[in-house]
Amino acid sequence: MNASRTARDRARAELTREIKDEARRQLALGDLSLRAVSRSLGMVSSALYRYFPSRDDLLTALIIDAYDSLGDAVTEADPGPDTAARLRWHTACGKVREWALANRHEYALIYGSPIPGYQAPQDTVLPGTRVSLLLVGIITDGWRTGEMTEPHVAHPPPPELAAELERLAALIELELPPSVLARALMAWMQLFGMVSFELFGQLVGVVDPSGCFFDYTVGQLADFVGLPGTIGTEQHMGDRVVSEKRTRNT
Amino acid sequence: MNASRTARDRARAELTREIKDEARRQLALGDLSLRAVSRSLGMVSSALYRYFPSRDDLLTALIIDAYDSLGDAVTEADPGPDTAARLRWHTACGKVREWALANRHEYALIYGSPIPGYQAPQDTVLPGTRVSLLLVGIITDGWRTGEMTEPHVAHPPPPELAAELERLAALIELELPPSVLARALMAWMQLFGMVSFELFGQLVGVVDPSGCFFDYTVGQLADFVGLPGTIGTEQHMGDRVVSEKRTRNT
DNA sequence: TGTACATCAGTGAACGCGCGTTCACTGATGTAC
DNA sequence: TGTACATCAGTGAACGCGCGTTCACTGATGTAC
Repeated sequence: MNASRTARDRARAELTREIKDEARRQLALGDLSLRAVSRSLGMVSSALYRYFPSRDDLLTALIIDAYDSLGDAVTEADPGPDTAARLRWHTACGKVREWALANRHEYALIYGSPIPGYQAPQDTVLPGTRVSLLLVGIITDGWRTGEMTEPHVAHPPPPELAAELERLAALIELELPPSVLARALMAWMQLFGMVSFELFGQLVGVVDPSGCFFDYTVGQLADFVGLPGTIGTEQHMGDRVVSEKRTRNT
Repeated sequence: MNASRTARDRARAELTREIKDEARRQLALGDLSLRAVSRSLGMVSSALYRYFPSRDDLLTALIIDAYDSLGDAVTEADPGPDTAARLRWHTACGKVREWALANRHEYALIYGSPIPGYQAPQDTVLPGTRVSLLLVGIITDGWRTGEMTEPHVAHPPPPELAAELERLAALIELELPPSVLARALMAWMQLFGMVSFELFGQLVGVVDPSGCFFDYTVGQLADFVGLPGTIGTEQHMGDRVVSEKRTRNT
């Protein structure tokens, strides 16, 4: 009646974990190879088939794990709805980047180019939404508590897009006006676009190391979606404008 | 004394092109394999080594070609500095997406996850900067001609980042104040982040098909960096606000 | 214009390696009575 | 508590396939005199 009853069950769970761990290590060195994994674990390659029916299934497990690992990291770091949304936003974005830098290959697995010949099954979809929902949720919380005001939007979404966004808002059960949801989605893409650019080497020689730029962008995104305030190293308009002009004319 | 003198030279040029074309086709089906390429061309696999000293060199050639193909597409579509910067921006962004959708695997080759075991040589760097420089150039042109005004920036870049941005501006010889350059870089990342998300399947079930959202975002980016105006389907603030509120309460 | 030599493209065999997956099997662990 | 049977983990050999790269070679194309 135990959670993991027999010795067999426990051994199985442990080995499954060891296989995935080793597979993650292999992934970092290049392609994922079942034979290489089994070799590292000191088993014969066919033994792996007691644990995963095929290479693709192992891949799927790794993908789900990666989504969950990222989801856990960000969720655990989130101070929750009692904290100012802007601070939560900064925390969450920072965690996403931190996790990505610490787990480059797992990040590539879930946010990189699709793997040729591999079709992700349905099971990966739900875990894949966790971080994104959390991020949008933070913005929604800011909106709901009223600490956030609808940002000044020079061009509101055209009717067609607005309708699509309303559908999406209903689907994920978040009450955000189209113009704000649109900006939330943009912020979401910007965040991952930036992380991907950094990890995939597109920022070398541009803004690299990019921590400073990253933090600044996250703040700009907070402004953009309408999360008010100023946190940490962010400076408010004022004397900076002067010094900026000064350096400009040097 | 011709450009391509002997028959041998012409044959060589043509076959080099055919090899690359076939390699591009192979790439779309999965991994790039020299043997598969040579098979398709009806040659023996070792014959390829007369044209490319190794698989990696062929890859490099494909990468450079991809950058150039994208660069050409966007450059050719650009109406040039006499046209309003906002329109140029829309055109360029639209072309980037269009090219990416039409050349998914080549896009993945240059903006996707790094290829395990492959190190891009120096030759790929310059072609890789073309689109990005064009995009930032459009913004700079808007800035220089004065049609653009420094956008309202609640939080200017902190000194450390501002200094980094000044260095970058000097490096690419563009005169943009740090706060604007920062936003230009963000817009750049947003653009490619969005295209990558669409191509890599992250938008399925969110905003997909995403043409509508894409166009809207490009407009928002134009506003964000400070390119003034309204083009095409963009609507200005006004009656839309009312109708948006209406649909919201339905 | 013709000959001698050098250059180069393409061949075919081989090297040495990798991979995912299947299958009949042995022997240990678990279960029902 | 002990025995009979079922379940399952891991083995080892094999199938059938792929790959990049090398090397000595033939025969065609180009070049210099």
